[in-house]
Amino acid sequence: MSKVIVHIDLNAFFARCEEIKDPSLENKPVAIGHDGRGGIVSTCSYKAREYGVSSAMPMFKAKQLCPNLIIKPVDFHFYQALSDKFISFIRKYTKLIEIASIDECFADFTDTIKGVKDVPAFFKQIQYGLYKETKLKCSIGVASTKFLAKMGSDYKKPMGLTIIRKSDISRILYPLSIDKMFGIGKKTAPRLKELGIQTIGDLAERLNNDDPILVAEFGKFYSVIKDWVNGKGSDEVSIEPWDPKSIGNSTTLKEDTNNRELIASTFRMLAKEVSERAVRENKLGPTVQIVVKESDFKVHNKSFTLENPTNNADIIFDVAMKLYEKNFSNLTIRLLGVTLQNLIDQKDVAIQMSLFDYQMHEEESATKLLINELNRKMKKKIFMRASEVEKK
DNA sequence: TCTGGGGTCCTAGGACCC
DNA sequence: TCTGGGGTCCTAGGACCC
Repeated sequence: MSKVIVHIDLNAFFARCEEIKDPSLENKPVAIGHDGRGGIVSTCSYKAREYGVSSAMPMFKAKQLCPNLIIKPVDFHFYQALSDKFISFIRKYTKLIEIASIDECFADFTDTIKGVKDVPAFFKQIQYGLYKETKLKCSIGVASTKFLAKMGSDYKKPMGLTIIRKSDISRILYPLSIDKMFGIGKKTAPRLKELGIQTIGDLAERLNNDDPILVAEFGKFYSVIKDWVNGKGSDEVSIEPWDPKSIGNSTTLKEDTNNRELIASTFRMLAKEVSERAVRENKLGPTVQIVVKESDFKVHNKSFTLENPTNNADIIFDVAMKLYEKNFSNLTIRLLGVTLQNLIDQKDVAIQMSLFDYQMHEEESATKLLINELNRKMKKKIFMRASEVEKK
């Protein structure tokens, strides 16, 4: 028995939120995003799209295309509150909900739908119910797998409803351009086109013939994607709450720089933000990663793994700064970022041990602790090398 | 006037262990 | 003095998604 998996996507969500906040914006071209250096369109209203404005477009370009564009900064807290209302509304129908992002979810309606005569009407009713209650517009995809449901919700917007049965796959899915496919992005789509694959149907045919070029191209993803286009694939809706594996913060600087003071103060700010969020989430991480983007947009990462996981702002800052000074101090930089990785729950850390450690070093500064740790690691490495040489 | 910021997952090479 | 292979961890980079 196949399941009834639903994907619900809130249409032009950020823009819709702003229209709900200020109804005078309705039917006007609205874009959400930062209007300044490096600013891009995060989301825009359907009216703005008529001018050619689209997501991820530089704001200056959006303004060129649509001179009367209304630009609003991102109001994340307001959007989150509306997103919560959206999830609460769906929860009236099923508890099996997987929150995929702020504006979309998967839901398992297998039991909910039992005995329902007119399935399309049932989902239309949910769609209009959500609109009545929250003023949010959504598109709904209904299918037997998450992939097909996702493709369904994307098929018709806004306020679309697309039901994809197994027998509909070749009619609905296969004619779509390959770049409409979930999982195929800006890099892979052009490569596939070079291989003569224009549509999802073309891809399905080549996958089903086990084309060795595609086996090499997709690696581990091959069997997953082959299942997807054949109506198989995951139908498991995970109700687990979001559990972050990394917490990061990055910023594009006012102007490109190699000024050490400015870079240090930026790292301090980023480290503080990361630390505060990790503390709020009760998370500790052993690995600190920095990201730098050069003025020519070349991106570099460096990371260092501590012996003890941390969420201390000073330690994060010190590692970040050392990584920067060791690797990138001669670069002209556009963007800086700090990420704490491999997060674990505070409660899972050996509490006794960390308490002991803390008392032992209470009077020492975080910096000292860090330097000690770096030294220990360094000595260990040197010792290991020496013993290797000895062996030989 | 150029091209964000938040994430996840995968790959591939090197170090190291057994 | 010839030269294994399985496994884990760390690191850097890259693709993708919203």
